[in-house]
Amino acid sequence: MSSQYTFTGQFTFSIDSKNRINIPAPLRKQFLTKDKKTFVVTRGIDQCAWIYPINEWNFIQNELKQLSSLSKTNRIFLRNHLRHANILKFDSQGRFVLPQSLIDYSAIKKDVTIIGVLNKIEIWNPNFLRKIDQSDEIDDQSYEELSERVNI
Amino acid sequence: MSSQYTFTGQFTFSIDSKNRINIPAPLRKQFLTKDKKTFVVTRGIDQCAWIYPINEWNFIQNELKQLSSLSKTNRIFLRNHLRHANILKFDSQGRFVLPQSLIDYSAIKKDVTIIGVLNKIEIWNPNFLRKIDQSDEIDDQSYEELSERVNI
DNA sequence: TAAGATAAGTGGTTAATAGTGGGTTAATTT
DNA sequence: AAATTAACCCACTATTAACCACTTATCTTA
Repeated sequence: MSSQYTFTGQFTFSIDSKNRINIPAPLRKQFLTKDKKTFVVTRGIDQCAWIYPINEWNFIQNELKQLSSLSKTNRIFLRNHLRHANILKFDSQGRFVLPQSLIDYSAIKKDVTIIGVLNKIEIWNPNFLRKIDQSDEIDDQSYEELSERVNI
Repeated sequence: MSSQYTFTGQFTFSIDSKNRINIPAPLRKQFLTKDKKTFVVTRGIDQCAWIYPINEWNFIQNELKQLSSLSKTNRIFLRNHLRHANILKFDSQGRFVLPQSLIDYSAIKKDVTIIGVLNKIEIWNPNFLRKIDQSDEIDDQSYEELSERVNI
């Protein structure tokens, strides 16, 4: 079954002196009914933090359980994916504190850019996202391959 | 299944001091019954904004959900496609506020040209559309290729 | 074709919500 | 027990969304 979440959009917020980040209202609304404000923050594969609603995370965990630890790739992947995962809740204002390890990993200073990517939310240092924006152009070959799988 | 929408025509309206744009009545009528005034504005591939009725967007979203974020190409593609997408509603007058990021992207000042393109609506800076009109002529070769796929 | 009625486009005001900052108390940790 | 962290509360400001009003255009019908 595919995800019930449809996070989209881009927002630039600030992180406060207590390392709290406010989740933009349009994204936050999808949590209130479905997940009782519980979610998981973890390392993104790129230099950012990923947020999954708890339902979504449970689904991902089931996927990960399929991976045998006999494979070295699997072991490394599982370790890095799981050991940085924090289960958190929003406070009454809709904020949460981003763990220091993820602040460091994402090189976040004062401002953060928050983007919705369907089943997850990404937290970026705005400068890094801008850089990726420019450098990580998708080449024609990749677009061709993509076009065989997605028809939009 | 092909789209149920048949947006056509061209209209020139103005954007007001609060960044609101009125959707021309002929186009708007197709929303009221089918989508409860909900739609998605996002970046067009050319220098304009695209509007999809929510039904259309949901179809696109389902395609995007098939892409795994373990692939780098997928991650970049998903991010850039989704972060500029805003889910919006018309106000009681049939207007919506165009997000600043899209105003910038489309270089919209005071007037906008709104055109219907079957399953989507495009919002243009009138000057840019005029320019494209002249420069982006389709050459004969491309017409030949098109003719093999579309019979009109 | 003229007049009235209806719909469409535009503008502004008010009320509600969202984002941000900080303080106080309770809970953990060392 | 002290120190740090987390939960909770309150408050200010800016932005956004809901509402109301007016003008222009279009349609209808006498």
